[in-house]
Amino acid sequence: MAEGRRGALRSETARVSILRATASQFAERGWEHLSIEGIAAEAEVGKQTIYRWWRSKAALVAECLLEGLLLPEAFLPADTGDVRADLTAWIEAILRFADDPRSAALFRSLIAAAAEDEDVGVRLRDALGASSALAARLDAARSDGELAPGVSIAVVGEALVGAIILRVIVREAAPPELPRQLVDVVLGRGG
Amino acid sequence: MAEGRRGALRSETARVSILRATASQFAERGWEHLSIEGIAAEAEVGKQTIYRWWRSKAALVAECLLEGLLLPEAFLPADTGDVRADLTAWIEAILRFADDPRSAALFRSLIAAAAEDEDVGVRLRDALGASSALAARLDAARSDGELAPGVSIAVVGEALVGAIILRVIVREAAPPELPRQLVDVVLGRGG
Amino acid sequence: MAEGRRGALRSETARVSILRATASQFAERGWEHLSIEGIAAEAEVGKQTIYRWWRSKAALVAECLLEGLLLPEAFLPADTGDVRADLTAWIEAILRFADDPRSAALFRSLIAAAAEDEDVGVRLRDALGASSALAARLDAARSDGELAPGVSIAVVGEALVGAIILRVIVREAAPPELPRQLVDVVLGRGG
Amino acid sequence: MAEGRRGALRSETARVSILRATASQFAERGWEHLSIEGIAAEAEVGKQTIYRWWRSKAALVAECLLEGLLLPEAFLPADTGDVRADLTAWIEAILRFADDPRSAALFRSLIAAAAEDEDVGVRLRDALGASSALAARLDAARSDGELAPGVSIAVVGEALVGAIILRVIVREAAPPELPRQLVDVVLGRGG
DNA sequence: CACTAAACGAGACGGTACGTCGAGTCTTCAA
DNA sequence: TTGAAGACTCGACGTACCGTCTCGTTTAGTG
Repeated sequence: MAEGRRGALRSETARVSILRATASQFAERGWEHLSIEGIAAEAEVGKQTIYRWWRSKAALVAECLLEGLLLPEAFLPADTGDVRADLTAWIEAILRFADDPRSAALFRSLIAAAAEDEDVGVRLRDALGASSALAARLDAARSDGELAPGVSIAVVGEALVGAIILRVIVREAAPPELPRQLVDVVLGRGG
Repeated sequence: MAEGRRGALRSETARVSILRATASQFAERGWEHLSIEGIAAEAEVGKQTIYRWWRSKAALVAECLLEGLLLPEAFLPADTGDVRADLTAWIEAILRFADDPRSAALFRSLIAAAAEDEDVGVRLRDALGASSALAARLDAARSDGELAPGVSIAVVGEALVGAIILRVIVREAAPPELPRQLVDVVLGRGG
Repeated sequence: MAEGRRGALRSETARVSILRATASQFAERGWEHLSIEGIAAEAEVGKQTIYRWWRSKAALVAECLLEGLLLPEAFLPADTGDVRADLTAWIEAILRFADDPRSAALFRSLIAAAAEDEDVGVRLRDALGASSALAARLDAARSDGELAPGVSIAVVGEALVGAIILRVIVREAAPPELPRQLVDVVLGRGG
Repeated sequence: MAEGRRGALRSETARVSILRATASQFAERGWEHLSIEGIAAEAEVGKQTIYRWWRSKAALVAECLLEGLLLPEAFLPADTGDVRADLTAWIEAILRFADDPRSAALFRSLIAAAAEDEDVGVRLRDALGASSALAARLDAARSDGELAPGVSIAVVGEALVGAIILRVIVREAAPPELPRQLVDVVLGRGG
């Protein structure tokens, strides 16, 4: 039982204000100009307190993603029974978010961070719903017979998320018909 | 003409050795740890000579991409008459390249750079053949009736390239059947 | 005759505008921040034209001193027959000049330059009249019997000029009675 | 009291090795080529540690002077009861020091530094004994009736130190009789 | 009157040093 | 023992000048 732990416990206040400061600085300065020093200053915390609990700024960002401090909502596809409509709406939601310059910059920063750190990559994919939620929706679609039996559900998700990420990277504004077209591409033209 | 240009001309030697050094350092250290100082040292060039002609390290990387110093070949899809086979082979080529840890790291670094700089993003997409070459191949496929008439060619390309990029970001090894599956997803299951 | 000189002659325009620019920059920025680049820019001259004719910025300053572009007049002691009065007036003139902050700064810069370059040192001493003019005046004084026969004229001059230079270096404002006191010290208290 | 000081204290080790390196580099390279970078390298210290505690290289030199790291001894005039002999010996000591080319160069560098920075000027004057020690000796002389009552003691000191400085600036070797002559000039020919 | 050759303005080049920012580590003091 | 404050070494930033080296243009003799 509890081998006689002594001294102060980890300060939850510090932890929270560090993550908040990370999110705020990340949004403000982007991944490349994110600095531990700046985070420590904004969080009114010593640098060592950060280094004690996180191994890198990537770890901070990954935890922020996990806590939902960076992406406003967890972009979840709805299930109205109409796959095409649900997917289209889901894509539209993400693209709408990426349309605002500040959000787009944040998004790109996330991609940069993800490209440089595995954890961030996984968290980002999850946050975009590419794994569980989207897969579940597509699975439901297959059960309803709305999806061809041979195609891989995971691959469909990747193609959708990947296409969106590519748009964001290249900074090309998405035309209004893009969501519809994307759905057409991965589900086939039918409908 | 002759708008009265005076003074020594730009040194091609310096330009080339700077780009070479950039490519070498980029491959060796990655985007995040790429430094102008390191490039200048390897190129045996004054830093000012770099700052005189490029506004940032992103510009250097973009020019390297343009000159084909970073991606070994321009990943062009062949045209054997069989779209599915051609696309599958093209995807396989890219994934094979991304399979080697060093190449994968380089690839991720490129994505990070692209996420932080528009020019790099555009050049990267071009280098992956997502624009012209791939579009041309898909166009040919449509003429041959191998492609459903409604789907957008550009969007198909984006879905493919995006899916690959996502794999690389997340560091998930691609199973051998992935290329086939991706083609199935975007072209439909038929055959 | 002459060994067949060919090509354009040295441009007097360039020479003059370089020296003028040197004097202006020297007064404005001081010895330490004087730069060949700045001089070339102000003189609207290529750097090479400077390096062709002067070996260093010290040489430029020395030539400026020689041409009287830095010290407004060549502080010459008058000869009214009264050595004490003449020397006092001469010291007062120099101290008055050094009283203005800009002149004092210029003076200090000259001392710095002189300490770092022999030529500048010699020219500066000459410009202060420490050699010929002052010596001549003291010589006259000795002939008139106003100076003790044993003391070295050169040494008297050095003591006077040295004391003034020291004041300027240390930035101590000279009290009004200083000139008189200095004369007392080197000529003895008598009258 | 205890005004709540937190964080590590200033490292005395660093302070000392920086001053030592400053003195060594100053002697080796002179004032003009003295560089913060060089000092930091020799002291094995980060540049920031220098900038944190000193505002300029002049401040470093001033502190070196204060700590006696630049001028080997504090050139103090002795008091044997014979002013002329004491002053002559004191001047000889300084001139002997300035006779060695390396010392002379160091001396000139000090003058250059003093001309460009007030603090260095004051410290240099003090180090030469021109203020307290010399004044005390002259004061004693006056009490003994060896000094004319009217002359200013401070001015005598300035004349002596100034004359020496001038010699050094102009790089004129001092003849053996100079100390004697200087004393004659400021104390009168008597004796 | 061409032809050479020097001097000129402009400015690119390889470098050194600047003064600043931030990284990650270590030390001191308070709670 | 944690946490704030902050000093430490180190690496890189982007800028200013250094002194050298092309460039084309202008200016003088020389053949």
